[in-house]
Amino acid sequence: MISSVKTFLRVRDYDLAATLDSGQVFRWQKQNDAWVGVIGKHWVRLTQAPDGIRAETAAPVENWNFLREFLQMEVDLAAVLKTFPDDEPMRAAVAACPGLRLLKQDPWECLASFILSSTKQIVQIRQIVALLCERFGQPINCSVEPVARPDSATGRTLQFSFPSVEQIARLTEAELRACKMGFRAPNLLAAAREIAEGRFDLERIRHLPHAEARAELMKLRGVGGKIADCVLLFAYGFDSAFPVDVWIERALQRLYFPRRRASEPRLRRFAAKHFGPHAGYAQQYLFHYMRTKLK
DNA sequence: GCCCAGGTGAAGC
DNA sequence: GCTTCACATGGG
Repeated sequence: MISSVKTFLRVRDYDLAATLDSGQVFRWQKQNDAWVGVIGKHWVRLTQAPDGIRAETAAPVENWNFLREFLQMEVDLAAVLKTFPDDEPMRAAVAACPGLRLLKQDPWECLASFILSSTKQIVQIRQIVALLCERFGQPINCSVEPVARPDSATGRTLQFSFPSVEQIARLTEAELRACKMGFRAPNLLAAAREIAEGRFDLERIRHLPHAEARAELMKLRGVGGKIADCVLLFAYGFDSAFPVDVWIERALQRLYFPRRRASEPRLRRFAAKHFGPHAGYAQQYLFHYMRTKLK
């Protein structure tokens, strides 16, 4: 097989910008027309094309499956959309962003990121994760071509891998708090140590039924139902997981119960029944719709 | 200063 | 079950 630093992935109905900027991942940055990020040890630059996605890496790649997997290119989006409830809010949410997709992330990076997400704005989650990676991740080869203009504010041109379980497990709570994560620091540290010391198995989650996988994740301190649902949906591919955060709660209240106030547990029960086998996709459409169009 | 942020866990009814 | 509150930190 021929190694390459560039490839073209043919795909329809894929809105790269919306997908990478919809609160699933926190490390991707827009640079001119492109999106730059790190997948495992790969520095990657992606560009939207009319009939697909152009991809470029720093180091030669023999097998692009890691990228196809991350982007979930094989998902038949039209088939997923057909399973959504046929109601006005869902039609509007899909119409607002027809190519929005779900990614498939590394479980540790996803779990760690969402442990850091509680009561933080998305921009702040990005800041915390960026600090964590700069300080404790491995530098990554990203010398595709000379950088025209390095970030003048920081002088930064380097990119870093997401710190491994073992790297985090070795740190102190103070080192983590220095990344501005506040009360979330002990939760991240405890999770890393549970996993590093073999008391918690991230791989096992993948093979459990949905409800058991959720209960297992919730054994970790700082992981409640919402964060567990995010990890199940964004890293393990449990399509029926339906994270209910403040935005989704607001969207459900406004779009489905406009007249009377519904309690959060009530909204959760409604969602579990209403949105079908790919409820997680429906959730992502509602989330993005709410954040970009409804306020 | 105030309020809120892709929440959680503990404590109260 | 449902509601209320503290928990760090930064942006608007």
